[in-house]
Amino acid sequence: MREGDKPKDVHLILSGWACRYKQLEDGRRQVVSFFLPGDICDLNVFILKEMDHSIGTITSVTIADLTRQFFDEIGAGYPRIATAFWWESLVNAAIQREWTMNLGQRTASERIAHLLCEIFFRLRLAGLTHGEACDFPLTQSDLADATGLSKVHVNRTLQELRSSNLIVLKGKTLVVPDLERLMSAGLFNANYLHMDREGRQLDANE
Amino acid sequence: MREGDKPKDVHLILSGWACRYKQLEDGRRQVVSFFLPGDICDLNVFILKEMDHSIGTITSVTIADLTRQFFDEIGAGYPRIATAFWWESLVNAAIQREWTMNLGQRTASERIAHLLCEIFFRLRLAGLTHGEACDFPLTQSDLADATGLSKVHVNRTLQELRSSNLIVLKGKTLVVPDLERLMSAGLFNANYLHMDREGRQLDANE
DNA sequence: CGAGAAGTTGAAGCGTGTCAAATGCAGTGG
DNA sequence: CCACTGCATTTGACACGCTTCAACTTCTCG
Repeated sequence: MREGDKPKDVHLILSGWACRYKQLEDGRRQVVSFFLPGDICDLNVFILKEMDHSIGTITSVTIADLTRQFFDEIGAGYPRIATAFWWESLVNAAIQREWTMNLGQRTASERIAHLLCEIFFRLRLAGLTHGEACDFPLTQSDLADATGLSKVHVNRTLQELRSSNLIVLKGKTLVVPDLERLMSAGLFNANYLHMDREGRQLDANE
Repeated sequence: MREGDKPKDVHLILSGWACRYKQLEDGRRQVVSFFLPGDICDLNVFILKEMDHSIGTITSVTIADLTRQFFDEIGAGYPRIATAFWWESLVNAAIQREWTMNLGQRTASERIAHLLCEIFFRLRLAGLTHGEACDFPLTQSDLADATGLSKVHVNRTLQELRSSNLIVLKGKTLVVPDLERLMSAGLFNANYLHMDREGRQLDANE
């Protein structure tokens, strides 16, 4: 999906990773968010006229298409689910603010540590971690585009994190031996993910 | 209003400027958005449990408090206004994405030029510009906190923009003699502000 | 087994940050 | 009306984090 498109449906990611990104004419590219399994791609589709960013995949992805009609039905008949959609869009905005903070104020190693924490927390919330480990399909280039660093520097920073035993990262798997330490290395505070919401897991029949 | 608060009302800014910001323990501070007259402060208040950021004023500000009850009535009786609130929160998210891009990919002068363009466009949309001029109460420190630059460097960058005749900025007034040129200096594309919305100005009785 | 993608390494340069001091400017009280 | 005060802006010199470029190595997968 590309900037300027006028898509018809909203996409729900069933499996795989994707990302939102924006590009300047000269090719500079910024990943502005990651979509993990269970995330919804673009709730804004029905209100904003056209996409102000592009969406791309990190891995292969399976999606469900949600139509406008589906949303109208939800809005009419299932207020708690409608609220959950509101919630998801507000949390996305909060994450985006935190990324702004990340790029504006944190050093390279803090930035990367922070991003890894965020991803780990989100995956854990979705039940997709296995103890201290999780899948991690991002390349160093992807990390570079997301953190606003060059890929060479991402490489060096990752080595730093590895040699401090903050992470074990190889072969598309991330292990976080001591989440507390990684969090403090990234000045990470999970507030902004708003995981405390009552009724976070909503059933349609609640 | 501070991070961690649980505010009761939503605030509408009638006059004056304010900002959202986040802070790290060691004092580093990032402004993540500006509120201009007509902007709504925190639509998320009713859904998210607590603030993940703080709100501060730039100038003195007059606000209107909007209660939860007010929003419930809007939601029930005025669907076009309800949609307008949706729209405003989605545009805010789009702006936040653009800021991510700004901090991640643009150079110092591009960043500042871009931010000035954004503010100028938003003020113009609100009818608050006078030809090529507008009020501009931000200090160089504010600009530094918003762009992730040091204030010394902001100062030097502003001088650069001034000496290229891209801006005239003094005494809390900004003049943009050639908006097109400033836009291209900031690689600014107004897409993300979604100003094209049909029915952008909504009347309650429509 | 080969080819392209991803990761790693080194050296050099530059954009920004930091520190510290000077200047300008607006509001306040005598 | 002027001296005083405190904040905002400006300037210079120097340091450093990160980028760039270019080559090399290691993985991955057909």
